Formats: sequence, structure tokens, C-alpha cells
Amino acid sequence: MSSTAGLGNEVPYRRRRRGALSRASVVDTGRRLAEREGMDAVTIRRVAAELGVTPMALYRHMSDKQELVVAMLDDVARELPPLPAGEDPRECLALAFVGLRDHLALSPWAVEALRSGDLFGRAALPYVEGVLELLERAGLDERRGMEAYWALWWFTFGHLTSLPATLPENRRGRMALLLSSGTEGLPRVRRMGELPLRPGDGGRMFRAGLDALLGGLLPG
Amino acid sequence: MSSTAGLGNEVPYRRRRRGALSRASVVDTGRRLAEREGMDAVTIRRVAAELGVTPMALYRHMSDKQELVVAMLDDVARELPPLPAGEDPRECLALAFVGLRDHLALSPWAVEALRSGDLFGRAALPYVEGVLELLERAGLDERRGMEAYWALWWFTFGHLTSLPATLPENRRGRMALLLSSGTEGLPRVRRMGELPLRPGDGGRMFRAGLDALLGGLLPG
DNA sequence: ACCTGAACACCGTTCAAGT
DNA sequence: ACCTGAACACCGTTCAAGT
Repeated sequence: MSSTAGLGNEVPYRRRRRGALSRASVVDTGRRLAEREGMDAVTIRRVAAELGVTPMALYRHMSDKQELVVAMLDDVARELPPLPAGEDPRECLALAFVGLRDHLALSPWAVEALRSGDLFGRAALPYVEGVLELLERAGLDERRGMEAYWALWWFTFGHLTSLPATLPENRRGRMALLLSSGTEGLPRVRRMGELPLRPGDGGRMFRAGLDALLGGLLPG
Repeated sequence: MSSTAGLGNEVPYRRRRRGALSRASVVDTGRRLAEREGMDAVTIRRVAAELGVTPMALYRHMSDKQELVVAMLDDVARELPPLPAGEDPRECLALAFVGLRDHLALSPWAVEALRSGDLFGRAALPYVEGVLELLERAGLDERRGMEAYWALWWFTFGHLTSLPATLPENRRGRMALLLSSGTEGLPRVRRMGELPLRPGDGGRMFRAGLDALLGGLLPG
């Protein structure tokens, strides 16, 4: 029984041969850990344990932890659905951001990583380029296109970041806590806390806000 | 010379008398630390050192670190500018969110804390109530009001969270890094990275996006 | 070339003890 | 009642050493 016993990892860790450790295997192990237990579990030490290797062995393949996280995020960016192609740039933009939202909503750990300051790397740039092209086709000049791009990303990222708090399970506890010490003078807040949310409401609210935003950003 | 020497703290730390440590002084010290050095510096151990006290002494006044951070955020919420009073609910809403943005933009550490998952406590609720009231006056029913509230907060929070990345100093290094390994096929991304940003552009872009969003959310 | 061992400078938090 | 001391179970990362 080594120190990594009981982790339930799929990777054999008994005895790694020389050269068996690669950058890809490290990034992959980080992703599996993140999917199973969230970004808090993604530590150099745990990834190393999962691979049956010393923490320091990872530094052969990346210069620090941030590089690992960015590599993990880049993998997610590469798996983004293709940008929608269509005649109406406005509808394409809506679909592009819905696709982006849905994709990231399925990887809460990626949102967690972005949230704590890590950023997408190069792999996300083609998607950005495509969005900027759609904004151009919609009639925005360079400066307005950039401003619209940021507005759309702010909205999308803010939404994704707030998702955990709107999940029913987290919502009950949190709202109960907030409202426990009295709600005199806060009738609307109280009613908002009591409004039922169904699965999928997050996505629907995102789409509604997105349409509102696009309506105000695009000409016509 | 105690172990806290050289930190440049204003609080005398030579010999604390019994009862000199209070919840307020702990929260205050946390805020000063956060303002000077960011949230990374706000550790139980450093706050304690700053107060000339053992880390464990803080646990007399709060049950864990999160309680300290929430208390710090609540202080910020209490210092929010009053909600604008006026005839036009739409303009009041715009001013309310600009006020919220400007207030939080002045406390980057608070955004950092929200970003890493900590949440506002009760002190923020009166502000939320005021916004919901304005949305009601603007003609939205309960459900639409809630949806609009979330859309506005997502946009605002996403903006605040992205602010550090748009600061000129961070922007240069990051864009240079992203674009260093070639920008073939990414002309728009490249030009966006080169577009100059002036101080205050963040605020102006926020206002523009906010108006677009409000235009789409409110009736009329 | 690739990996290990030991160490450094940190964390939040527990438990038992001092005054 | 209020605070301390020592310890536990962690971090990321460095440097020197092994094979």
C-alpha cells in the first residue's frame, strides 16, 4: 500500500517507467480530478499522487501550477462546439453564446478556475475571432465590436459564476441563512428567495438576458 | 522585536490587554490588509500577527475564516451610496448599477473575495430590495423583476471580475503572451489586443452595456 | 534525462493548557 | 473569559542528490 492507496484512481501507479510521465497525462489527470472533486482537489501533490509519482516530477513538464490550470482550460476551449454558421449574424451570436454557456456550465470546475483568476490560453482565441467576425457582420465597427464582445462576455461569465448560488441545493441554505435574522422592510427580497426555480431556469434566464443585451448592442 | 516587526502596521502590538481584541478590530485589520496587499494577504495568521496576537485568538470572535471575509464584505455593502431617488425608474436603475460598479471598482479586494466564492451577507439586502422595487416601478412583475435583477447583477459582476485583465498594465503582458506564438487567422483578435484603452474606458463600456441591457429588459 | 528526498515557508484549524 | 503553545494535515516550490 503506497501513500496513494484508496484514491480510486484509474491510472496504475505501482511503478512508473522512465518517460511514462507526459504533459498530456498530467493535464488529463488534473481534469479527471477536477471533474470528480472540483478545483480544490487539483493540487500538484494530489495530481502527482494520482500518477504514482513525486510532486516534483511534474515540474519536468510544466513550470508552475498555473501552467497546468491554463492547459486544462485550453483543453476545454478546444472542445467548444463550432461557431454557428448562418445568414443572420444576430441569431448566430445568440447561438454562439448559448453554446459557450452550455459548454462551460457542463464543466463547473472550468468556471471555478476562471473565477479564481486563471485565464483561457490561446486555444480560446479562434472562438473570440469568430465572435468578433459575427459582430462585424452585424454592422459594428472595430471599437463597438470590441465593446460588444466584452459586454457579452461579462454577462456570460457573471452568469456562469453565479450558477452555483442559484442551484436549488445551495439556494435553500443560503437564502434561509440570509433571511433568518428577520426580513422586516425586505418583502421583495423575501419573495425572490421563495420563488421556485426549476431545472433549466438558469439556461432560460441566460437566453432572455442575452437577447435583451444583443437587442441593445446591435444596430436596428 | 517580535515576529510581527517590519509589517508597518498602525495597531500597537507590543502587549495587548485582555479584551482589547474585538470582532470589529479583527474585521478592520482584515480590511486594511486587503486594501494594502489584496485578499491573498488576508490570512488568519497575518491578521493575528498584525494585531499582535496568536492566530487562535481570532477564533474567539469568529467561527472560521469565511465569517471574517463575509464581515469585511458586509462593511463594504454598508458603505454603498444611497439608491438614487427619482421619477424615471429606468434612469434610477442605471444610476444604481453605475453606483454599485463604481463603489466596488474602488475596492478590488472585495471583487476578489466575491470572485473566489464568498458572498455578500445581510448588509447587501437593502440594496437588492431597492433595485427590485425600481424594477417593479418600471413595470416588471415579480418573476420578470427577479430575472432582470439577475441579468443586471451577472453583467455587473462579470464586468468587475474582468476589470483587472483590462487594466493597461496587465493587458500588455497578457496580450503579448497570447499573441506571441502567431496570430495567423486571427486578425480581429490581434487588432482588439492593439486597440488602446484609456483610463475610464472601463466605466464607459460598463455604462454602454448597461444601457443596452436595460433597454432590452424594461418594457417600452 | 528523469525522478526522488528533504527542506522551506507558508496555510486553516483542533485540542489541551495556561492565567 | 480570554488567550497561548504545540500539533495536525495540508499547500507550492527550491535545491541537491540519486540512477
